[in-house]
Amino acid sequence: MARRPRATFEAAPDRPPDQPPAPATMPAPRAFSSPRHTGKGFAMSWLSVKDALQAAPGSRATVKGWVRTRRDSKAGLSFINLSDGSCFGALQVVAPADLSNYESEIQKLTTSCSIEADGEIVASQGKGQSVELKADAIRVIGWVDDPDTYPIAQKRHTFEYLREVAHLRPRTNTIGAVARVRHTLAMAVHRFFHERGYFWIHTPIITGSDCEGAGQMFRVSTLDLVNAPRTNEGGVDFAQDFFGKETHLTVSGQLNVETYCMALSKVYTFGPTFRAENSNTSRHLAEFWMIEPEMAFCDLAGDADVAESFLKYLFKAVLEERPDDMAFFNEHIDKTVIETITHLIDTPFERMTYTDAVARLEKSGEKFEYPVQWGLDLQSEHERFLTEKLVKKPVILMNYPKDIKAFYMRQNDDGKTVAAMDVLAPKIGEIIGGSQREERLDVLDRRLDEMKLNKADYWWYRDLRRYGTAPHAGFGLGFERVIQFVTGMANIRDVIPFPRTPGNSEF
RNA sequence: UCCCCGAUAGCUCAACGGUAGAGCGAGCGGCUGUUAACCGCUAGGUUCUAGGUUCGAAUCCUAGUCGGGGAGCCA
Repeated sequence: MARRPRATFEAAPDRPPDQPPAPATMPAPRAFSSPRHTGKGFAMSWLSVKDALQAAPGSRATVKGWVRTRRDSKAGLSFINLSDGSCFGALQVVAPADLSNYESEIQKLTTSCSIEADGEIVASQGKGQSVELKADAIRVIGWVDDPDTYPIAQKRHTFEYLREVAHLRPRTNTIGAVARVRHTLAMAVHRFFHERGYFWIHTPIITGSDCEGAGQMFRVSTLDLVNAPRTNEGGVDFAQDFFGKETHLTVSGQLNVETYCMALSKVYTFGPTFRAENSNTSRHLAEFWMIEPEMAFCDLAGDADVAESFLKYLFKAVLEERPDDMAFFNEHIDKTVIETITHLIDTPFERMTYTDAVARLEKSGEKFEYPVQWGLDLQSEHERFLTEKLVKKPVILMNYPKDIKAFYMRQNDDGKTVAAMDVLAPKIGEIIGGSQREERLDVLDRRLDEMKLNKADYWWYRDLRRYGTAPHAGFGLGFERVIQFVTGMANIRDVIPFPRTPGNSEF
């Protein structure tokens, strides 16, 4: 996998590569000076914990952050573990008893007080850290006004409990690590596609087509729920609604992104997606982020190749860029995550037709609760057995019976199957679902008729097949499921900052 | 939405029809270049909600709410 070329912006590491160069008159941000306004935004002039931990002993520094723990020593000093979220680790700030506010403030610091500290980076005398900050001034920015009721105590909490204090949970080791990994993966998603000439298309969040397939939708309306306008037939008159018709939150950007695919060739969506299903599982959210690439002049085999290299790129990025957080997940969440994803990076994914998968499941002799039979969709237990026991790695299943798949999937020559694929991963099951799309208008129309869908509703989608149609393919990837897989986090509600699930929209 | 399990101190749990407890956290004190610190003391409860059974309910019954595991739906 080609790494991002770095030479172009090494000269200015503080500045993202896509921003214009700073004017020569503007001084480059320097650490160790006091905050100032530059007219170009607030300059971050203190040192992040991340940088402080790598700083050379002897340098002066100011750090800011939140107290993780405080330990007093009668030898005349206190140890403050300070975290600012810039990395997994915390900086040990050593506060000598001769600080003017030592007794009045330092000894009263509790978990999650915010402070700033000036001092010198020194080699640590103790074990557990190589450098620490020997403070000569510590200012308390924000107290914890009642430590007894502060919800995140200095102890282990269950994730279920932490969800009830979602506004404070990012201060914990685990949720902080998840947030950094989530960011790294998001950046890697854009980088992967950008490097390969894909364009990010902002497909709409609000959709007027109720024909997106895939499940229950949330209604978007400004109508008065109590006194909704009525049609002559007694139904709600959506002609008087904001958009003049029924609208919902999108369940997929695919249909819309296909239009840009038929112009820009390689495109993708990455944004929030909404499903109003009453799903109560560790793998479902009502609001989640989905990535949907779409490639013109591409068939199912090409689609599968992109899916595989995409996943491997993401795994590699997270191992390279977040070794601190990944070490934590591997130690405390799932002792196999690093081994698992390292292995996957080098292992070709298994490719198997649906028909072969059914045959192998039948031959396995395994007793399943639900029957395995050609024509029926595979159950979770079947998928898990396939990927966890039978082949022990991700499996790309292809060419499913047409009756269990969506109308837009391309019909194969056998007349029985469509060019669909699912990427199944150990532990979390289906991580990607995709297909080659039906580009032949007559075949598409026949499918719409068979499935009793109204052709008129799909007029613009059908137009793509009338005006310069081309074979194309794509897939959808649940972003949170990738984060789950990479971190080993068992519940999808703990890998998104504010989970939306049935009955839960607090925060 | 369906099946199973659960809800007791700030948190994690015990008490299984007869006076509601522990560990951790918190407060105070002691000790210590400490680091999941250690030792002592203290505070902290309308046992999820609403009904019911019983002389007596945290405990048994019914309904609801919320959480977990599994299933369906899917990403």
